[in-house]
Amino acid sequence: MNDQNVDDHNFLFISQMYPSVYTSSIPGQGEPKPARPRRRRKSKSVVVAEAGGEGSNGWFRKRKLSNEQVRMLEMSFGDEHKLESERKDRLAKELGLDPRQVAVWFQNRRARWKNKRLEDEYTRLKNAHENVVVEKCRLDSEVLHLKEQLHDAEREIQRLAQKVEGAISNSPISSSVSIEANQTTPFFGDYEVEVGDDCDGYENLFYSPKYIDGFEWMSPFM
DNA sequence: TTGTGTTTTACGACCTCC
DNA sequence: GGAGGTCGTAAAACACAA
Repeated sequence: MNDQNVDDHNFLFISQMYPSVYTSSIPGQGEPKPARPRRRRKSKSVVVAEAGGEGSNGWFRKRKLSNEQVRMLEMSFGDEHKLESERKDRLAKELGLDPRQVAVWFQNRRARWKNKRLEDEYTRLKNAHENVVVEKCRLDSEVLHLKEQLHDAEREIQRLAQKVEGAISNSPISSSVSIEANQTTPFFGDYEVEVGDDCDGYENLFYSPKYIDGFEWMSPFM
């Protein structure tokens, strides 16, 4: 029996044993062809059993590598992720494995390593994103606060402008003196100005008049 | 005990490189 | 064209809750 016949025989055997396994891989008529059609692999159980493999009544059970074998493979993987054939053969001989098993183990180990790396990278990016979101919230709230301050300052400027305008119209000659002499309330009136501990509240509250269009006339009072 | 989810071993298909 | 890589997945082995 040549290899192809062996494959066909195994395929037939598995199909009979596990009919449901193969139904999905055989495209029905008129069904869209899968993007990447796969030939069903033959079962290792059958292959090894037919080749006189281990297991009760000739049935092969997938063998897990021993802890020592895994430890040695891990050590080798730590040295170098790629596996050149000389090293593969040497490892296989040392561990009593098939070179193919060593190659497969390295393939799977590289896949796990890559997944782990992707996971770590994802976690790192996620954390960085969360930090940026928090910082954005903080800045948004700061902008809101500053806008409120600006709005208050503008209202105060407007109020003062009206007050000064009224004073000028009532007593244009003794304006500055009368304002100071007759003032029963502070210059800022009953307006509550929040002054911080560093006492720079007024600086924060007022713009310098020379920078305010149309308010040049306020200069004598400042 | 059993159902279910995860890990490990193994393989087929496809790709790249020499 | 062959060797060896990745990718996707099957299936055995294992862990564990219900």
